[in-house]
Amino acid sequence: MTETTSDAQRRLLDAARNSFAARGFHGTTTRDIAAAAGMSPAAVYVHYRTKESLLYAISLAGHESTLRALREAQRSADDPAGRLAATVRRLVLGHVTGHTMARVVNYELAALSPEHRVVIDELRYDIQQVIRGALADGTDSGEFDCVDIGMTTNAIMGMCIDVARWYDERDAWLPERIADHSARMALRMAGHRGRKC
Amino acid sequence: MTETTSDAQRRLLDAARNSFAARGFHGTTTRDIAAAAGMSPAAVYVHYRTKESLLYAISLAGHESTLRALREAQRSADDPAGRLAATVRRLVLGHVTGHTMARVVNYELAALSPEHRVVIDELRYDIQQVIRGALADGTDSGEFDCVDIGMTTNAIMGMCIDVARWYDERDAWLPERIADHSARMALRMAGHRGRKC
DNA sequence: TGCGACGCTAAGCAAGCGCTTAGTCAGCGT
DNA sequence: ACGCTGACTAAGCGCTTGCTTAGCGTCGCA
Repeated sequence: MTETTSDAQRRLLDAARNSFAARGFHGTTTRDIAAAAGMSPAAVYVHYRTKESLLYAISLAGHESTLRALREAQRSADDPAGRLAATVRRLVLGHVTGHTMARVVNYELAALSPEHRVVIDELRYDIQQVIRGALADGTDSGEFDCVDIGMTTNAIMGMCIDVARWYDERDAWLPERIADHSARMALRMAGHRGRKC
Repeated sequence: MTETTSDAQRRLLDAARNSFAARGFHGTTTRDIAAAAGMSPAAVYVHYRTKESLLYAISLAGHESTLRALREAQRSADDPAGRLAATVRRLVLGHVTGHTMARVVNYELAALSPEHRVVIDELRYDIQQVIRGALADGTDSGEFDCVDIGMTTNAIMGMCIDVARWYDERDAWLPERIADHSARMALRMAGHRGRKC
């Protein structure tokens, strides 16, 4: 069912992800990727048909892993505030610890083929729905004083996604602290009437 | 003092900005830029030494205009809450109405030469200081209940900058509404004790 | 009328690009 | 001993890249 990923494939995916994150899809050559994976340029094509299919494999894995993590976080609490906080925490933690992945996932969408783009866009929609759902539930129950659910969803997701852009490994800030702070910010944005923010 | 920008130069800057925003610096060819500006490929080099110098000209103008706008917004109110709101409003409004410029400004930094990057990084530091300043003042005066000034600065700026990524001209949302909503979110994030958020 | 400056183009150069081809070689079932 | 398979490489193909060169026409000014 799920296709296995060989050692060589994993090395190529890692190399491509790092290169794409640092220089962008168009700024990366297949020779760069091959060299970083310790292969000759031609070896790339034994495992992946094109450079774009490497990008797609990375983008797909990144989006699926994010969606899985957010749905798991969503189930970890039963009140909307707890769910929003847990979801934002997980999203930010993932974007910090996997910031190279997150950069490819969020900033290289335009380099995908139209057919691949469709698949990824559906996953992105599902991811957004997790945040929106928590926000809508809390607003319905009166737990949140939300100004506008659609716009607040974008504002919260923007704050989370942008972490991948500004985060620098050399920073003193621990990923957990950034994630916790982001969760508190999200609760404030949602207008949570409680003590924990 | 300030170098004048001829008609041809302006056409090149517009064409390059749109191309860089849509396909990225490395995904754009000098022939793309020339064609969009209605010139032959060689004409680009009459006005700009290299493709990178075009990027630098765009990036410099964008950052200087943002810094100018934020400092102006900062002077438009004298209480920290009013200043924070006005500054965020201006920043988001600029990122929405000029989202192609904003994409180049925020996502093509890695394509700048090291010397140009230094100049731009200083401007980015100054821009961040405007937000941080409003946040720090409001916290000192007790008007804000800010969890962590540094992290909240990043969270607010992240929300603002990311607008340029997700905003789509075909959206029904008016730029002013997005800007107003963002300003309210920023006040909430800052822990403003007042009615206007 | 002459002339240099300027904005521009047609043609093209060297380098680099994504990807292919032809072939090598170790491992393995028979 | 045999041929087959699959991972890999050296070489290179056709094309595109950023940028240059040589030259053309138009303008302001002497």
